[in-house]
Amino acid sequence: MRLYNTLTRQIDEVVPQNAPDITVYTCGPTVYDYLHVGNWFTYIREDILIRTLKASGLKPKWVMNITDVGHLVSDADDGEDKLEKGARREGKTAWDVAKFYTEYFEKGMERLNMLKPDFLPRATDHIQDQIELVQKLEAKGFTYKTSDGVYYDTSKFPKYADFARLDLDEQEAGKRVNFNPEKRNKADFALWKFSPKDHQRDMEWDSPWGKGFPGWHVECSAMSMKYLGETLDIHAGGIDHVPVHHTNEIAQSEAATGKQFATYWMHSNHITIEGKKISKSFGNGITLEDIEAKGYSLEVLRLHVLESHYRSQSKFSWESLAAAKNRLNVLHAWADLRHQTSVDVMPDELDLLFKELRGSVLSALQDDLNTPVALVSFNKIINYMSNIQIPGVEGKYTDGTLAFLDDLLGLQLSARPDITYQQKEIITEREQARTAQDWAKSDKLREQLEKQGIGLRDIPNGAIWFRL
RNA sequence: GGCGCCGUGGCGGAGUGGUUACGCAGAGCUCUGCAAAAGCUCGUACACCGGUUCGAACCCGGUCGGUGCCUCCA
Repeated sequence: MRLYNTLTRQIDEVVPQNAPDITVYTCGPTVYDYLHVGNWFTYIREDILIRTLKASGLKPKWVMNITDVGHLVSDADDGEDKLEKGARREGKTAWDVAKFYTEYFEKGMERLNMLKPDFLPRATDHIQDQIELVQKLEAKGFTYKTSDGVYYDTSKFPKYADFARLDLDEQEAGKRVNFNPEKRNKADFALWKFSPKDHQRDMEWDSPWGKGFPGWHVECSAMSMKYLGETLDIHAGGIDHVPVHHTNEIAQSEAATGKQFATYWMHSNHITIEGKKISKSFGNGITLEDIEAKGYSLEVLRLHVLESHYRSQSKFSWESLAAAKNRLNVLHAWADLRHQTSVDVMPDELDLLFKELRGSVLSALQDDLNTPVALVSFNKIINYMSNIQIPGVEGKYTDGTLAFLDDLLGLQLSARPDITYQQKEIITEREQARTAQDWAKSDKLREQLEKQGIGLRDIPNGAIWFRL
């Protein structure tokens, strides 16, 4: 398995510390609002990562966090985080907001047929772990206190800019506003924030430094190390996390432990919609519900995600979703062939092609998760099977392959049901009518099936059905 | 202002020094009683200008265009 590693800026062979075990931490959602397609692109790609690791004989231990506190709305240090703000917007408490969108997220994962992480820890369930991490940093002299919180002093961590290759001096010269004057360095970030004096937060906890809540970055370090140890094998997330969030995670984790935080860093690029990034101000935060409302299944979305490489800035549009829908239909029709019972089979040749398909899909994925190339592998066998005007493959030749592909791509090709006995009877009856050249009856039966969503394609020795 | 990325046929999208993936859409043809989401064929793409090379979409330089980050962001 090879993976592009943001740390080394090259494609590296993945070598876990304790193979076949491999630890994976992926940054999860901040649960303050509905997730948009862009979020799901990243999560689906991470799902493919886990699936590929498994198919490669590894045993991933996967943690995805739920950020339900401490993600500040801005760096203006006004003491408000997204959860608290979401609560005000919806007239609920931050706890209610977190609960609602956490459930929304988990349901979405299921609906997209994503694998379940081994742990899905909430930041609010790990306040003590975060406090302890901050204490460790404090003891080592990496922190300082201001009027609104405890901060990490990035100047104490010389490698701070290395990961993202930041030019801190140049960045400082930028047109940045709202620089907290109490911060010693521009890049310093809050580890613990004090509750505001003028109003009570929904979420706050006591700490050695005073009542407040943890800074956003500290949760990922605390929870990943708690569940997976001080050095992770793979840490993944959105590409936007490189310069700030992951940079800070490395700074605080490595300062605390003195060990390398993660061996491999995988980052999913962002998508654009009509050439623009997804942003509240553009109003293009399309949700799963929007997609379904336009008549596309979430399986179509998954296929569409697979159609581009995770490191390229992919484009999302309704047009490409429509194309993905057609492509999925072709895959479905092919998968449905395993239920067809007719004629001449060519098992040896087919077995070989299925084997080839399994091999090329897996190796494409193992080559830095090249999903578009993996999908290309299907064409040869689909074309071949259409071409020889097949055949009763009847499960036995494809079952193993379809399940294998499903494990890798999550497309559920093996789960597609057969048509009913009655529908099969109609097909048989129509065949008899055709043999008798009773076209009127034959066409009537075909229409009957069409009304049930079943189309027919005649071949020399019978008919192949497909779902319309 | 600083740091990046990207420009591939109607749309999407791999690839990356020499054999011009692939999907969707479109056109023509074939098979068919009629059909078909079946088969075959077709459009001969890689922003532009230079350079390196026997050979460049692929390497180098420049130009133009787009876009991302530096503020929260998957």
